[in-house]
Amino acid sequence: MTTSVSPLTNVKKEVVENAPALSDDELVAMSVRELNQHLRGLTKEDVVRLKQRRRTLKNRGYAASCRIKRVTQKEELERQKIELQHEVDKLARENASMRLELDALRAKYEALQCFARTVTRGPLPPGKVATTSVITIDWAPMLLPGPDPARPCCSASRGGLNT
Amino acid sequence: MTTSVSPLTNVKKEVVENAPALSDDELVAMSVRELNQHLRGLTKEDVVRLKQRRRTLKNRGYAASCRIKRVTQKEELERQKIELQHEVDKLARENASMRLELDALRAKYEALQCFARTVTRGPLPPGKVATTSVITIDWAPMLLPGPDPARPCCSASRGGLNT
DNA sequence: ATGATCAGTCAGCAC
DNA sequence: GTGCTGACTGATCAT
Repeated sequence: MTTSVSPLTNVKKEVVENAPALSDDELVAMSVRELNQHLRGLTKEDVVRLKQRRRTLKNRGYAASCRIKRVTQKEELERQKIELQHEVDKLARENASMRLELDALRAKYEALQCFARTVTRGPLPPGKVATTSVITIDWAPMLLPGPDPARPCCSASRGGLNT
Repeated sequence: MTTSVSPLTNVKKEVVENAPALSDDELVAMSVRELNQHLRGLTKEDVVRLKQRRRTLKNRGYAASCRIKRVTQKEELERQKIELQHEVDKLARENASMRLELDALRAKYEALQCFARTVTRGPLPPGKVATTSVITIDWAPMLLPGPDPARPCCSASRGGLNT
């Protein structure tokens, strides 16, 4: 008897020795070609059994992926929902401030228009009419607009006009 | 021997006759009290088996509810997402139109301001100053504002003033 | 063969 | 005991 082992014997020994030692991770990560090598010298029944085990392990992984995908998609939906909610808030704020700005400007505009009408006072004859008037104003406040809520109408008799 | 059957015997006969006839639907819909009635006279092993079958059937239903709940929640999330998206669109449209309105009004305001300045033209001496001027205007267009983009400045020499 | 998904099963948790 | 849910499995479908 010798302790040396022929390559062929060595290969066969590995097969029969490794086959039962195959862990789930090894079996599931194995390529078909690698699997076939481990299948050599096994009973037809064992081959079927091993292949089925591999399939089951694969399925286990597929199921896990499926669950992960499910929660990922749900989280993504919730993320998008929050993002949209923030967008709505932002737009609503912009909207509100613009509305204020618009109202303020409208008031200023109407005051100025009213003032101008007063300044150029006089009845308007039918059709386009040229009106002549003499006015006296201090324009300084108008060039530096300040806070001034809408008033019924300006008063040309006032000293200044804060529009 | 008699053919008559005592009530007690009769009950027992019903139990042993009905027990195997229990359908899944019946078993799962049964209350605990009803179940116990059907359990009388059965082997301890049969009792365990029947209870386990009931539990399994219940679990089947729970699993179904769980899946339905899952898809329902997902659909709800998607619904809310679409709703928010519509809200964003609506606010964005409002925002855009308000911006246009604001720009237009600003232009009108500046034109009117510019016009008024021209009308009351003349260098402003230090401090508040009263200026006297003679102007000629057609106010009709001003009372019926029309489309008129911003211009560098109004021209008092023009025939009309569309602010 | 591989990957995905559904329905059913069981384990384990919470009430 | 009841109900729910994660993980696993086999069946089934599509590629």
